[in-house]
Parts: sequence; C-alpha cells; structure tokens
Amino acid sequence: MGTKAQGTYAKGIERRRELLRIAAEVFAAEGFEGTTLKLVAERAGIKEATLFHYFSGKQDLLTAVLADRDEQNSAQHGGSVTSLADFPGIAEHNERHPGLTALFAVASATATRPDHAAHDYFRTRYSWLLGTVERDIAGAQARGEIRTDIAPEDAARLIVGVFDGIQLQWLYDPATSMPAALSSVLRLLAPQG
Amino acid sequence: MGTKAQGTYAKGIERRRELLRIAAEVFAAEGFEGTTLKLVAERAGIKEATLFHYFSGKQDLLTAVLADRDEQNSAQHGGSVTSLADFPGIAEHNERHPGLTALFAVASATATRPDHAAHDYFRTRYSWLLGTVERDIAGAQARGEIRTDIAPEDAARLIVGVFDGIQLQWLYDPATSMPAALSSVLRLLAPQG
DNA sequence: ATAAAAACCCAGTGCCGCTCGGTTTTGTGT
DNA sequence: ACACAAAACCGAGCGGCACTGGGTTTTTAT
Repeated sequence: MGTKAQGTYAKGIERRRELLRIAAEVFAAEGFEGTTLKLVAERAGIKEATLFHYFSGKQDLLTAVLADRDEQNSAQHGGSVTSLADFPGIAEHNERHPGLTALFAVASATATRPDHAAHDYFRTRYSWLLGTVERDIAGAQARGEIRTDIAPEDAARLIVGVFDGIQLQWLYDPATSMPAALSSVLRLLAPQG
Repeated sequence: MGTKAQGTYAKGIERRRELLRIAAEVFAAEGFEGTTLKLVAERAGIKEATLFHYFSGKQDLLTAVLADRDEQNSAQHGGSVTSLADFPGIAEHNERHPGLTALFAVASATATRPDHAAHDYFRTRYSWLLGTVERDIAGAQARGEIRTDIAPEDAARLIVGVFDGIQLQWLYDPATSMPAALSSVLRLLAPQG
C-alpha cells in the first residue's frame, strides 16, 4: 500500500516499528509541515535516505503512523468496537494526547484531496465508522433508548460530526470539555420525556 | 497584522485585490501545500519577489484570503449576522464552493498550532461565532422555540461542531447533504412534543 | 561458505519559500 | 512643471526540503 520493502529480516521489522514510534512523536510535536524527514532519521540513528527504504514518502509515513495508532488503540480497547456510550470516553482519552489528536485533525482535513496518500485510508475509516454507529443507533432505537424521529444514518452523521467539530474547538480553546459535549448530544438523542 | 506595505498608491491597492482574488482561486484548486507562490505571481503577471511586497509569506497570504472571503460573504449577506436558521443556507452555499470549503477546513485544522499565521484569526473567529450562536439560542429559548434542558453555550458548541464535522464527511462523500444534517440537529433542539 | 536479499548510505537534483539590494514607477507638495 | 519620497517591482541567489540513483555493507537461509 505505498509502503516499500517486505521487511523480511528481523532487524528491518524492528527498525520499522521504531520508525513508526519516533515518527508519531515528531509529528505530534512538530506537526506535519513542521517535521523534517531528516530529524526523524536522526532520532532513529539512520540516514534520511534509509527512511525511503521503509516508506515511499512523507505522506506515506504519516499514513502508516495513523493506521498504526488506530490498530494500537482498538487493540488495547479490546477487540469489541465503538458503542455509542464509548464516545465520551474516547474524547477523554484524546484530551490526554493533544499532539496526536491535532495530527489526526490536520490529516483528516488535508487528506480530503483525492491525490493525498491517506485519502483512501480516511475514506474507508469514515465509511466504516458511520456504518458502525448507524447500526448501533438502530439497535438502541429498537430498545427504546433513542428517539425514533431521526433516521439512524442522520444521527450517526451528527454524532461523528460533533466529535470532529468539537475537537477543533477544543484545540483552539482547551477549556472546552469534549466528553461533556459528547454527553449532551447523547442526551438530546434520548427519548423525549 | 503580518501584511506589509501600506498600499497608498491606487495601483498597489488594485494589485492587492487582484492578488487576493487569484490566490483564492489557486488555493481552492491546488490546496495550500499544492500551491506555489511562483504560480500565483505568474497568474497575476508579476514576479514571485513582488508577492512579498504585499504579503509577508505564504501563510500570511492564506490568512488574508480567508479574512477577505469572510468579509465578502458577510457583506453580501447583509450586515446582519448569523441567525440559527441561516446555518442550512450557509451549508448550501458551501456545497457550491467545494474548493474554498476544503481550504477553510484544512486551514482551520492546521492553524491550530499557535505559531501559525492564521491562529489568532481562527481563535477570534470561533470565539465570536460561538458567542453569537449562544446568544441567538438563549433568545430562542426565551421565545420557547428551543428546548431549555440544554445550556445555550453547550448547544452552540454542538451546532458549530456539527457544521465543521459534517463538512469533513461531505468532502469525503459528496452524497452527504450538509443542509439536511444541519436541519436535523435543529429539529433535535426543538421543544419536545 | 556462499549468494541473494535486505538494510543502509553518499552524493546529488530540483523545487520551494524567502531575502537582499537594487531599479523603476507613481503620486504629492511646492 | 519639477523634484523627491514612497511605493511598486525585479534579478539573483540562499538554505532547506522531499526525494532519487547507484552504489556498499549486513543479514540470513541454504
């Protein structure tokens, strides 16, 4: 998927892991534009050219970092995936990692362009996320836990939209409580009474 | 404010206008990273170095373009500003200008870093927008048009958040209807009945 | 031990944002 | 009408960046 080298040797596999770890740190600290591949290479104790043995370019490195963080998060969160009630908790987790949260926010906006290396990654991600939340809402509606005067698809778009939008507000004003915002939108979706 | 040159001569003022127009086109078509100052200068019939007589750098040019579009929009929309019911209409307007919408989305995410030239611009913008919407909601609540079991400040964050978040979803999947999403969140805020 | 593949690096290339020091143009006061 | 100051404009170049091509060295399976 853009990434080069099959990484058959043990040393190569370990170096790739190290590079993803270090690149995540640098991206989080300096931002995408702010990070230079030279710095990432230096931190890893290799030369810049060697980076291109593992990743086909800067955007590809970014994509690999994002996908890696996704895997780690969903792995440590237990195999089971997003339920509606998890959103405030995820937001709380993100508040503790401002650098990576900002990285995701910037990347998801810039990868909007179809020629961006991470475009397909985010497209698939949103499609999967919206579908998952939609099914979760349909189930909650059947159980009488969510008002039925809104289509599950629309409700899913709202929740995911609020999640992304609130992140921006929080990045500009850290006093913003993301979990509280997520909770209040869930309250709006509760059956009227 | 970062911008150089007082622009006292008529020719300079006109050139600056032209540069903002052309830069908006190029930014919208090529994205921020994709646009080169050389191309913007060529389109305007001047040399790259002359750009720096009008703007102190690429980020400053971007900021000027964004502020300029803001002014034009609010000017043609009549002096009166955002009322709650206007949001779906604004979303509809944005659907007709995908390039500039994407530009705003990318810029608002990247300008999250305090050292970005447009950081203060967006900070102020969000602060003003949230305050305006909050007051609008408080008024609507007093008139019985919006449910009162949510604080105006929280409701404002939700609406603005949905607006930004839905834009992202729309950029990845143009089938998404932004006005419909905005309408449905307003419906959720209507008094229960 | 050998040989193929992987890991690694040197030395560049071209482009980009940006700067410096100057020339030409424009508008104003007298 | 002329002088002159400020503004508009440009040529030439600098440093840094992502990225490449063509190698050498290291790893590991046989």
